[in-house]
Amino acid sequence: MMSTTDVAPRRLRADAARNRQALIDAAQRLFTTRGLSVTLDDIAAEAGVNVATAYRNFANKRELLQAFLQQISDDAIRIAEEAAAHDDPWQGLTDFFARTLRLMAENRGMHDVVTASYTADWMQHLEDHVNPALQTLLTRARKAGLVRPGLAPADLGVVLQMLATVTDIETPDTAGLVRRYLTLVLDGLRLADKKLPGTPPSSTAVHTAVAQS
Amino acid sequence: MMSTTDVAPRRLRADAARNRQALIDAAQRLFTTRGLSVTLDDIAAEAGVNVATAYRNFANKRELLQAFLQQISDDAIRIAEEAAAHDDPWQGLTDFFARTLRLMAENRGMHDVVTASYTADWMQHLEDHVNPALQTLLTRARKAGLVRPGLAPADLGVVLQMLATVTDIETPDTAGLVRRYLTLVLDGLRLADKKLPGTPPSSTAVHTAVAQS
Amino acid sequence: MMSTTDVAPRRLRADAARNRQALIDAAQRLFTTRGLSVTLDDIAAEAGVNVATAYRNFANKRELLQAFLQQISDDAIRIAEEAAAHDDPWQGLTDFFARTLRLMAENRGMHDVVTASYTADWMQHLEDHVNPALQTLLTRARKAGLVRPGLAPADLGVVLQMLATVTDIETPDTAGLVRRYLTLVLDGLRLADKKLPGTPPSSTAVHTAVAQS
Amino acid sequence: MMSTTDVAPRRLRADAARNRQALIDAAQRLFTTRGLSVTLDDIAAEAGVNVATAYRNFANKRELLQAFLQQISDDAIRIAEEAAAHDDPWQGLTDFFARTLRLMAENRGMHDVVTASYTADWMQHLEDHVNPALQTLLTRARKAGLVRPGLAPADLGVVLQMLATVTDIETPDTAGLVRRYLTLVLDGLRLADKKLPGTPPSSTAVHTAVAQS
DNA sequence: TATGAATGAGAGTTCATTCAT
DNA sequence: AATGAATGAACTCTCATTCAT
Repeated sequence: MMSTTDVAPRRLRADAARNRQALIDAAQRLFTTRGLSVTLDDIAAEAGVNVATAYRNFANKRELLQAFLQQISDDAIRIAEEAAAHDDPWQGLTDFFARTLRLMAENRGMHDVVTASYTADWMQHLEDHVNPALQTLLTRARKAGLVRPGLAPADLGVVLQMLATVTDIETPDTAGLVRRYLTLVLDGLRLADKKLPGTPPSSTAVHTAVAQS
Repeated sequence: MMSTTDVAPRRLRADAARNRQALIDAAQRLFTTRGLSVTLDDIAAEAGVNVATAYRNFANKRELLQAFLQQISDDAIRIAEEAAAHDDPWQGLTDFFARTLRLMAENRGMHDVVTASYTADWMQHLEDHVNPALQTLLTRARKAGLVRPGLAPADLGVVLQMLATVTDIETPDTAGLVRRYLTLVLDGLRLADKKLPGTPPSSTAVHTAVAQS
Repeated sequence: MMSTTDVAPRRLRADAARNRQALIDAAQRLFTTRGLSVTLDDIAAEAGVNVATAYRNFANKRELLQAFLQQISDDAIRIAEEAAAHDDPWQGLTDFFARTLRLMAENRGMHDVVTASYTADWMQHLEDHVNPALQTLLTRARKAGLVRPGLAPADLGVVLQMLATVTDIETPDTAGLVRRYLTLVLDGLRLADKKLPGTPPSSTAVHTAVAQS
Repeated sequence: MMSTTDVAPRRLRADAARNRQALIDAAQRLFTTRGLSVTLDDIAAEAGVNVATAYRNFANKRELLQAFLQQISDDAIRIAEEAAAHDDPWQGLTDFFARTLRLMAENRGMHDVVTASYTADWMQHLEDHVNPALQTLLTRARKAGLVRPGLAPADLGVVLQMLATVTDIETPDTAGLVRRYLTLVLDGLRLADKKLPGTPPSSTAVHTAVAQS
């Protein structure tokens, strides 16, 4: 499975891959703790390499951000698929919320990263992969009479976004706070005989409010 | 008792006030559509004046932002107080949410503006004025058996923040979308006999992730 | 002695003259305490008028500085002439130094004001008026065998400049310090039989080191 | 034990060092001919590099100024120490003055640079290193009956400062002019039996009159 | 005439990105 | 491939000077 072009530079590639990952990790740490305005110099320093090395791996700051978002996608998609496969659909639903929110809480401040204008594509990608799993989940829960009628995957996305704001609130017990409002919303979701007014959005993509750089 | 010399300077002030207001309006437009990173040059241009004129009116970018936030405060406080004075407390509550959310929707993308570290004071000021009204409202609603036990003003703040994210979603019918999720949450709030787990946060101040400048 | 054109606006002119003088006084205070970089806004404020009023009286900052220097000239010239008229030439000489240095000490920091490039003209003007008096003084002192041979007015200017630096030294007793070094230099000057090497400069104009604005 | 990998970076450093030195030299030229208000843009241009390169080497304008002052310190300290070690103390004294004044003359206009408020530290450093040498010198000269009683190192500093003003005077023969007034002052200093009135200053730090930026 | 307001032209500083080694 | 160094284009803020009232 290894072509000849892979053989010679293998060592170097390993180094390069290590650098690449170090940069993504550093970006994760800094983007999410200090926002989009961190300098590439700082990210490179945090990763222990030179800025120019960052540019060898990523065409620009934006690409680095996207590589970092890619990782989040992978995790989020896995969570949705495991939730859809859960025996108990209600348990699947609560698991989905709980695990996704934990993922978001670990990336404190990600909210404004996600809000960056050029993450629209990423959001689309994420929805494309997560929504099928959520649709499965909702269909099963609805059949079991566990949720309100008319709910779509996009509704879950909205709810998730709403709850994500809770992880940004300064408190000694983020988990407890998330549980409080997750309960509130889940209680609203499980009124099996009351349809919600209106329709879900076609996508949860948000207006772009944070500037590029 | 009003001489012409009193009138004359008022004309000048009118011009200056017009510029000042133009700057605040421009700031509102740009801060909320393009985020905190807009340059003062851009804001001044949008207002049709020179940057230095902006600096004549506001010591720095931050002061301009705060002047803009001040206007929002005034509106928000009035809404809370009128809601508290409503005959029907449940109607007062729904009015409060609906009107505040409309205010937020008009200031699209304000979420990340509010998240800026130096708006902490502003948040405090806002809570100090709004919370008493909300406390009145909640007490009355609770006495009428209309809401879950144990709710505090801060809970309403959190709920509001959660719903505010909905106004950021790209959709042809923001109002309809807001109604959809407001219904969901209100349905969760009115389960008069189910206490929510945990406690409300001491303040809805959020972690600062967006950069200063 | 008052023409008709003087009659009508007399009151206004009095006001204007007052403003003009207030500006010069303010300039004196601020130029000499805070250096050339004070803003015209600050000078106007110190004078209790608006900047635009300053511009009605002086074409630009530079002209204001020159008006202020003019006042100094007047004082300095008077001191030199009185010294030249003194009965005892040595006493005249020491008086000249002592009084001029006091004038300089009162204008603390004037050194860099004087150093401004565009004060060359002013220096020339000053020398033109002071040097004749100093020449008289030196001739008389030399005849009385009180000073070294070959001294010129320009030498006294240099000595004055040298001693002026002493007034810039931070000390609780500026006067005492000035006396110390004035003694040192006067002792050097009165060695009646030792000629100094070289010749005096043609003018004590200094190289321009401080920038315009 | 020096591999080629050791050599390579030294070449780079050589370039950087060249730029750094070019910046210091440019700063020397411009600070001393045009004063503290020269822009970093101008200094960078004079050095043939971009402003940002200046900022790579010096955190800000002030640091560049200080780097330039550092060089002067080094020279001045060496001069004082060599003077103190001179066999003939009087010769040592005159050498000290002559050489230091030449150093100052090479840095034409440095006077107002030294006057900047933030060079206080530098002055302190300089005095700390130079004064011991001067004390030695004075003690030896006094024992040999060559100078007035009661002289302290600070007196020599003051005298130096006084004479430094001479180097600012526009003349075809700066050296001759310096010699003229140095003679005058030295003649004053060597009156072995006349004590000077007053006491030397505790430090020759000057009042700050020149603006910061 | 005197004023409040406005402005253009910088100055200091930062940063994403590129170059040379 | 990785680095140290360099740069151009901004950005915030200031100030001498002019305009409109």
